[in-house]
Amino acid sequence: MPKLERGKASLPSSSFSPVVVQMETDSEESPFSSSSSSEGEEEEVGRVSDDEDERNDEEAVEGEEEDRAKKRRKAPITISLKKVCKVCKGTGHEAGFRGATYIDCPRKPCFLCKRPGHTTMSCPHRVAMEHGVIPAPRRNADTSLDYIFKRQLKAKIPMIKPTFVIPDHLDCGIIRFHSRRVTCLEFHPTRTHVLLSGDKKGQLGIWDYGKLHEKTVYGSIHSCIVNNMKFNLENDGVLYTSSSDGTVRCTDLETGTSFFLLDLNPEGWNGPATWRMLYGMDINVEKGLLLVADNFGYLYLVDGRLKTRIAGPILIHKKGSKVVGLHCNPVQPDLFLSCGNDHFARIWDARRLEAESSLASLAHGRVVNSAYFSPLTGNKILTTSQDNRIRVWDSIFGNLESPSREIVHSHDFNRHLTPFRAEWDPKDPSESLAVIGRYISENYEGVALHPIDFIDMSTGKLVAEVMNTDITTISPVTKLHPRDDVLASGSSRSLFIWKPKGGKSPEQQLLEGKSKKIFGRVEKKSSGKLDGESDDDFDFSSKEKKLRAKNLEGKYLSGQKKG
DNA sequence: AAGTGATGTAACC
DNA sequence: TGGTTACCCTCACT
Repeated sequence: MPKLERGKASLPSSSFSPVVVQMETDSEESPFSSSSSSEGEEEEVGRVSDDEDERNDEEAVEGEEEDRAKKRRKAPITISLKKVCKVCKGTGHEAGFRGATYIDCPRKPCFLCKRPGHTTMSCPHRVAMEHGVIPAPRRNADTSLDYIFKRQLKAKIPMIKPTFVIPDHLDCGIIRFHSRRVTCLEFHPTRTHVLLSGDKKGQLGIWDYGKLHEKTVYGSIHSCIVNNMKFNLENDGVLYTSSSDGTVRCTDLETGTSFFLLDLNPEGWNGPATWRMLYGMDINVEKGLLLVADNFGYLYLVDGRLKTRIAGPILIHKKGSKVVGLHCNPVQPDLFLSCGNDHFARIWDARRLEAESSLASLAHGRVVNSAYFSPLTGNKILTTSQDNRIRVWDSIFGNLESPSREIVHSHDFNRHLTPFRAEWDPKDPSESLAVIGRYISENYEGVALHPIDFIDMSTGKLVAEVMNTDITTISPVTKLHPRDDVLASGSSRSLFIWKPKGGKSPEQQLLEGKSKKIFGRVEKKSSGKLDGESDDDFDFSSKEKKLRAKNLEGKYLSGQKKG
């Protein structure tokens, strides 16, 4: 991808005085500074040390925060030796990890539910085995259309909800398979053990996890982020991919050769104002039509057989805003969902497409990462938004003004991670189970882990949190197998396959993708003495090393018998 | 083993 | 309105 032009960071020269280093003597120490700390003094650069300021800190309310921020900009820069909260710059507390537990800044709204007055630790929506659910203010009023729809489908929907089978056991994986972070995953529609993966660099991975060692990376499919993958319906040896390089490519999986179906940047790089990126993509099954949408709010239709663009650009979201997702209804493919950075998800009819012609607009608190129709009936909608809420609309024929349920769930980090997307379990006949990775970590026996959550969207309950002490990174990309009880997850540059406990897989094996290192840091053996062993929460590194050493024993060479 | 940088969005002015 | 800047749990590199 061409490098984005970045303005040089220029300091307003007149408003900054020379740096002053101010040492603080013991006698001058503020009574509000952290006195409980057993560790020595730490330096903090850039903090204005001003006695008046310090004293106010303890009672500071959020309004004053802004004033102080303004003051700070104009006041001389000094270096203070006091401990300072990295979030609010106040003293008397510190946000950050204490061992494997993250302590929030108490002056900021809750990091999970975004409401003020408490922190993540005491949030009523804190992820436990039961999720917080915000009920809809009113039930969806049934329309007559809804009634008919329900009657037609009711016979197909089992009355008794099945017990969910959760693939919660790490089966195998490839460490550092990709050279950049994984951005999307897709199971091959007919070759059961084949997993396709796209990455930030534009590469395409193919892995047969049944044969474990059979894996390929095609390096030159796209020039940057692969955002979406879809199989050609007539020939599943062919894959369509959409990318931030502004192209849709059609790739032969056997040979790795590919060609453009659509190129929105034929002129090349002329700056970010004109460079088009393709995020959302789906296929209209009935018509063999490819739907893609760009970062300026426009939709394009491409005929997969004729290999030509047949429509677009059509403005479907706020002009200039990114469309991040598209999904065709599984029952009525002419209906499709779009979602984007303008905080909306929209329902459209492909037969009557023009700007402003959406059938419904679903409002969200922030950017909508994804919007999906339910996999069997296509009657429900599941969305993931950056406001840390997963929403469900129980019927597209009902009242769409507000969701049927909102579930508070931590997934709002987006600067350096692939956006999280809650996805339906395609095998769940009751259309209620969904998977999504979790951003916020949980202290799991002294190690900070980021589980993959299975949520029953009909009740809002957390059905399972899937994790493994070998995987300490976040798993923003998850995919459930269309037929098997298998979960694939993409975490950083690695891929993992999960199966239910007691599944057929005899061993857990983690292959190396490229580097000879396996979990790099683990190679460094914890050297001898572990100090502070009894101090559970405060000795992250040694505890982690111990755990990992235990976990890694013999695993990579010989495989590990499952317990 | 602290520092660094690649990055997207929203809140500023 | 556009351009600049701040940003809370990253991750993998030095």
